[in-house]
Amino acid sequence: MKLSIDHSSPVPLHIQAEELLRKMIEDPEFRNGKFLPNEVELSQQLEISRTTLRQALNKLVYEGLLVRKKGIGTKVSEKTVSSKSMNWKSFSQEMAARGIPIRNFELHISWVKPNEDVAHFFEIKTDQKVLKLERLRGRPEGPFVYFVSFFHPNIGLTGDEDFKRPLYEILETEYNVIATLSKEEISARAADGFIAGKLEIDTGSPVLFRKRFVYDQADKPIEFNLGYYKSDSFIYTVESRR
Amino acid sequence: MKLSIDHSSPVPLHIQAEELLRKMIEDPEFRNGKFLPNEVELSQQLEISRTTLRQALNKLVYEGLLVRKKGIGTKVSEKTVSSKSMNWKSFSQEMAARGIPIRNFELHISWVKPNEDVAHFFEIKTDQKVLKLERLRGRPEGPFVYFVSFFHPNIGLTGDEDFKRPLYEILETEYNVIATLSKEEISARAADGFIAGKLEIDTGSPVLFRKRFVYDQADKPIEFNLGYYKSDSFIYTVESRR
DNA sequence: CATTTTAATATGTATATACATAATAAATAT
DNA sequence: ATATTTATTATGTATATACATATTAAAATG
Repeated sequence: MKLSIDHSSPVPLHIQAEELLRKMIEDPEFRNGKFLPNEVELSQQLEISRTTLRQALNKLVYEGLLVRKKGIGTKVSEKTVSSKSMNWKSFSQEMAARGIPIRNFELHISWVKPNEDVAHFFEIKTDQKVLKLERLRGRPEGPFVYFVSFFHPNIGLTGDEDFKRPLYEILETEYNVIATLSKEEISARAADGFIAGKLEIDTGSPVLFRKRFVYDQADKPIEFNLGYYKSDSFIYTVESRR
Repeated sequence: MKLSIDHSSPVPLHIQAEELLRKMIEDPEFRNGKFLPNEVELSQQLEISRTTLRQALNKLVYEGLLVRKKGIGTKVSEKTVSSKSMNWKSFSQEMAARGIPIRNFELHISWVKPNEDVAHFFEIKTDQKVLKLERLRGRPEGPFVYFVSFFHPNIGLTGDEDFKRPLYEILETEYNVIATLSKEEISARAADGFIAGKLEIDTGSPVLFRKRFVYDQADKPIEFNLGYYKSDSFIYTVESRR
């Protein structure tokens, strides 16, 4: 793992520092409230100025990954599986950033005829098949979320992509599709037999249900996503200011 | 309106600058894609260094209120921060906007000793009583939400206010308290006996649970709110753009 | 006239420096 | 032994400075 900063690189030092800090945060050594080295020391280790280091730290503090305390130090924030209202990070990235190890329990790829909802959102006919991606993900102890995604046929996805890579990265680099707008609807539901089975809970147990519509720069629909979150394993957070 | 920075104030300059910028952004003159003065000019106007001004700008850029473009300038973001305007309507206003007629089934006002959570949020001791407001609201056919609110004792609320008026209006006009920041946590829960009774559903049925922390301009806590929404009667929507 | 070069403008990156303030630990006085 | 003071440590605030880079407009060139 690269643990130093390349001064000859065109990548800005504070960006390199930020990425490096993210890796540190993921490291079990620093997880769960562990303190980072102090700013002066750390800046010397990385061979950058304290100001530049603080630029990187600030970003992670804004995101809630780090907590600073005057006179004390800077520590990795306590992990609560929560989602800051859509930071446009992938699921894995967000979980990794919080030091939560993610396991993919199931991955199922298929081409299916869309139902009315999906066809309507994509503005296509119900006989034009779309790529369906089902995923069961969670902690090593057990799954806590079941995702179902549908992708617009025009994107060009074949189903042979490496879905272990972040989805938005695949879309951006391979297909030049940039997810720009997201509309979400969140509600509570009782788990039906299928979902209960997947999440290993009792039928009828409450789950957080998230429906998500994703659009590209031109507001063209690209993804329709359904997520079923096991109760208490996932908290959705929204912060707003007027 | 204060439009200058007080160097003798104990409030940090970059915080003062941030608040000032927020006011500028609200101003119709700057809204919707208008450019701010450039950094050097603005820092001279405010009589602070460019570095300090950038500290304030960074925060607003991170929040998505401002957009910077190298070589061009900094403008007010054009996106209609929908979650913003949406969330700051009162419950009745929001329902009215959706064309849903609202009936108030129960209203209960009391002064109670706060529990640990509430006392901690308000930064008071558990023996200082706070105003508690319980409300059961919904459609004429039946209730679909049960709210519990606690208010900080320093606001000055007596409990004799007319709670049929929008709450934020009462706070603003009568007590000069302006709710500015709201943090929400949304999760799914199983209804306990009490909630199930209120919402007229079976114990164990899923409900959407919303915890809400409300702060004033100075980030002082003013309200702690819990909401239990009957499943499928309420959908929480979030729209975000990058 | 069209193209290229140059200048002007505004944000981006990076450092060095100085002092303020909160929290804790160590030393001192009562 | 117990307060009180003092020193230490780490983040917080603020400035001055220098140069890099993206964008646009103006000037020079063919």
